[in-house]
Amino acid sequence: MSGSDAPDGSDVVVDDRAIPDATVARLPLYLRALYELHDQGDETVSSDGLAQAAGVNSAQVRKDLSYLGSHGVRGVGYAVGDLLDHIAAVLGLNRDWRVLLVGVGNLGRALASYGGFRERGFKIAALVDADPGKVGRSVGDHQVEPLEDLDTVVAREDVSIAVLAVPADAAQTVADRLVTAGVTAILNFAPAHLEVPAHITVRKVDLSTELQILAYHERRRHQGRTTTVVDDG
Amino acid sequence: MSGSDAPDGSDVVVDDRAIPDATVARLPLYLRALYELHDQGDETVSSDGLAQAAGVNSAQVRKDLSYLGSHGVRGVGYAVGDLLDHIAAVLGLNRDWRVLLVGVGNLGRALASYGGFRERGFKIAALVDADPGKVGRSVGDHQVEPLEDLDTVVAREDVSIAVLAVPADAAQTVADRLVTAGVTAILNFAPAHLEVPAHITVRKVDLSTELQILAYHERRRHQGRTTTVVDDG
DNA sequence: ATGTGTGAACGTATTCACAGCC
DNA sequence: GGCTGTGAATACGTTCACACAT
Repeated sequence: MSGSDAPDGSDVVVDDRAIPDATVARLPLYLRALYELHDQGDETVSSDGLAQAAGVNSAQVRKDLSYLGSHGVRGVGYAVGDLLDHIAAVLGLNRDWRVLLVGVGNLGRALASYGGFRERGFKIAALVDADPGKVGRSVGDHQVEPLEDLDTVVAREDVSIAVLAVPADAAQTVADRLVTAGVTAILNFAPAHLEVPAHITVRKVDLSTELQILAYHERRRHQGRTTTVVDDG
Repeated sequence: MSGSDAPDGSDVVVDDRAIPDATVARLPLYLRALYELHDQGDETVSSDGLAQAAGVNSAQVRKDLSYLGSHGVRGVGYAVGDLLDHIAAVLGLNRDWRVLLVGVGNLGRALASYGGFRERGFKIAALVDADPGKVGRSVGDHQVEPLEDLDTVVAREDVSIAVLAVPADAAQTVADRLVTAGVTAILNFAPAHLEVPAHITVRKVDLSTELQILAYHERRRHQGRTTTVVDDG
């Protein structure tokens, strides 16, 4: 078991539970920074060093790491290797994750061959597409299977995470099928809102949305007197 | 198009200034939902209808829209067409944006041919890559140009937005060059933190990070007694 | 001396709840 | 009656600042 700590002798098992979402979203950044520090031979790092590498505030780093029940050393910093292992464990990265990819259009194929996934322990287990013209094609080291076989594929490959790269108008339908097939986490690249049961985790990556946000800032920057009158007369 | 509005004949100049970031990030969602409603012939929508379509709370919708100084009609709702124009104007989407894409690897090529960009007014103006083997290739309707010509290309195409799809270890260097070339907004797909001057807007899309966040939730869901002890002694 | 861990202060975002208008 | 617009209440996230450990 873990820690002997517990000021008053209560049972503290790996402080699971209750890591704020905002912190969870930053853990991968810390992890990345720690791998870099590790590769360049650093054995310890201060909250400030880690903060700089990750592009955040040092108080943020300390607070975030405190949620992990992590033990830095006062006056010294954090042990890079230990912290790295710890964060990886919290994120569930001490195992491989097999991922189902649905939709092998341009984006889907790019994702299938994206090295960053495998590198971080995410392996594409199978590829599925609704288009009969695409079924049977080889992408990476897999053949595309028909969408109809979704349940079979999910069961066979025992995946719980799916990446959804289908057109917006198909997204909800496919998501429903994924859920009934037993998938519990979806990374959605389709520009559409997904309605899913409460116990399913969805993250969305919306490429156009991001550009639109940039456009907003550009518009404001350069608007000078490019009068942004909506139209009106 | 839309509105005679301005209840009292004042110049409605788009209430610029002071739209919270969180709201700006949701405007594209509303816009998308409004296009759908528009396409299916709806002329008005209530905050609740829009909320459902966008997957948020109706109070959120009203508060967000109130920042735009928008005029809904009590007891009725919002005029779909007008609201759509208004949000598009606020986001600066009443013009086309020419975008420079740096890095034509798998992801870069997928982005270059991603229809969702053009559809929303973002046109790839030029493609650039550091690899001489890729320079000269045709991707979409452009030829890849050498990274050395970055300044020339940025000036020639008059772009202010760049999409960065290069390997992590090249990201900072390329970002620096983009900034000196005059780019003021960067959409970063490289898994690396970018340090840029304060007046530059950066948004990042980190694919692996998203999967890692999903993994965290999966780990917690299924951990049962897969004891998540980090190691300890 | 140095740098963590954390309460307290602050700031931002979301949700409630209702007055006001159609 | 129905639905917006918004102050007030709440929840969440970030930063400060300092006691405490090494």
